[in-house]
Amino acid sequence: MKRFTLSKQERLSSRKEIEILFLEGQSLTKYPVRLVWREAICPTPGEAPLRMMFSVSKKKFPKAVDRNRAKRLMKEGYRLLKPEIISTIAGQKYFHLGLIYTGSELLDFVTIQKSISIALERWMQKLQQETR
RNA sequence: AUCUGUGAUGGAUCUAUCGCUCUCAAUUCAUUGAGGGAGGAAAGUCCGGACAGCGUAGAGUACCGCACCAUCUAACAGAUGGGCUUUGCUUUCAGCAGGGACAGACAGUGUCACAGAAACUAUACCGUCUCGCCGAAGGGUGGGAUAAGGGUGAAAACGUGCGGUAAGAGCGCACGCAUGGUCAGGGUAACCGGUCAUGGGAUAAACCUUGCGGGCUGAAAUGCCAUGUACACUCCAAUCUCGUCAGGCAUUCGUGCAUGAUAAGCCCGGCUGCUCGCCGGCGUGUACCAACAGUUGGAGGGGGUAGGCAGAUAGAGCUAUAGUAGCAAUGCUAUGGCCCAGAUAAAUGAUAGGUGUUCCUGAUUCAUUAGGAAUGACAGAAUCCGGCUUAUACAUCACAGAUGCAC
RNA sequence: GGUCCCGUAGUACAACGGAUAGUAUGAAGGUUUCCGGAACCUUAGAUUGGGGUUCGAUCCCCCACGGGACUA
Repeated sequence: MKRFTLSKQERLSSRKEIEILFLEGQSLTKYPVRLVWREAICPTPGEAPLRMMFSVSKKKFPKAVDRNRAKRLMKEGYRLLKPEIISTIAGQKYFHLGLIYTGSELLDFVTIQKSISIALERWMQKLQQETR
């Protein structure tokens, strides 16, 4: 049975790991989101296969309420799509992911979810090309 | 009745599924069950505290803040009540509704553009009065007195009236205003009232003076923790090389053993920026002492990256009832009840459906029903409280204004 | 989280509490030229918003808004 969880173990929370992610990671953009990823070379035992972080620019959303709203919508969209991604990478590799909201105005949940799913699909295609 | 403005109050709710976070319980250690989970401003950071670190030997000065009085309060630049003053209205010896950074301008200094004679030691422009000279006269000219009138200005040397005078002038008197003194007066006090004296332009949100208050820094403060890696330092063992202060004791003359010092001055740091004064320094310095150092292994051990725990959520706590002090703000007492967010790249969300509310359309029995739409504003805890300020869809209430209708 | 500073024409800067807020550049129009440039002439254009002190505020004080710097 698929589980749509997104607990603390599946989020990226260490300042160091985040810095490395943005320093060394690759990225692609599908409006209004931008996806950053990096393969974790030496994962600690018991770590989740995908670890995620979410970010919204303070410049584009000066009010804290709007930033919270955008993050929550992205989290919800990712949470519902996650099990498919895990089944396709099949537990062989470990990845750190970052989702950044680059749009300048708040959209509704359905469009955000769609663009996240497109971004993730493109990412999977890229990975398959690299492995070949 | 509608609209607008101001103020106050509230700022929908229930169920299901999938999630997030905290607490408790259970255990197969990864899950299950139960319960809690944003605001009136959580915001701005404008004030005041609690709490913590540093300091604690203080004094003076500087700097900053406050400024009618009393009360409330943990405290405040907040609140309540009072005084004085000011604006508007009603139409008067007052009432109602607002506003007031509301100590001091005889302690001193500065500034007061333009206009005006003059902006504070009155250089008298037009005038008024008087004396001398000239002239027949109107008048002219020179000296003196005069701040009542004119004009200027934001402001003109206390105001108005009467007396007085050559003309005038607080020169005198009455009333009023301001300031200062005073009273066995009223009031806790500001202040009010009486009385005496003086008459002094404005400006302290110009410098300043007086009184009162303030040690500095803020939770990213501060205290603590265990593991791994590398390292300053200390001890022990092994190994290798180099070297052996002074006097004393012992001596197998190879050597072994114990002992030996830190003054003044200067510099730096701290106590509030400065001064005095004080404290500290494994700084310098002269002086003194004398044996180590490297490598390897073991033990101890300090600082510190990232991380974790405490600080940090039971309190100036919330709430109900009764009594009680006070005009009120606000306390006090008694008896119950409650535990009410604690995240840390930072939790409170998504979807679906109902109830309620508002709006639109239709129907009629005129306050009900059917269908559709919306459920919105300002806005997200970050150590915690008390205020202030600012933002706020919609609903309700109060007040004010405008328009329309009826009487 | 804390501390501090600034806001003037489109832009960069001035202005002791006192004329109609000034200078440069840019903008618009004109003169000159066959056309353009340069030059010359002319014009428009601003004190972040609100309140207070003052006879009078860009300047002094308070509140708000916007922008920036420092600290860790």
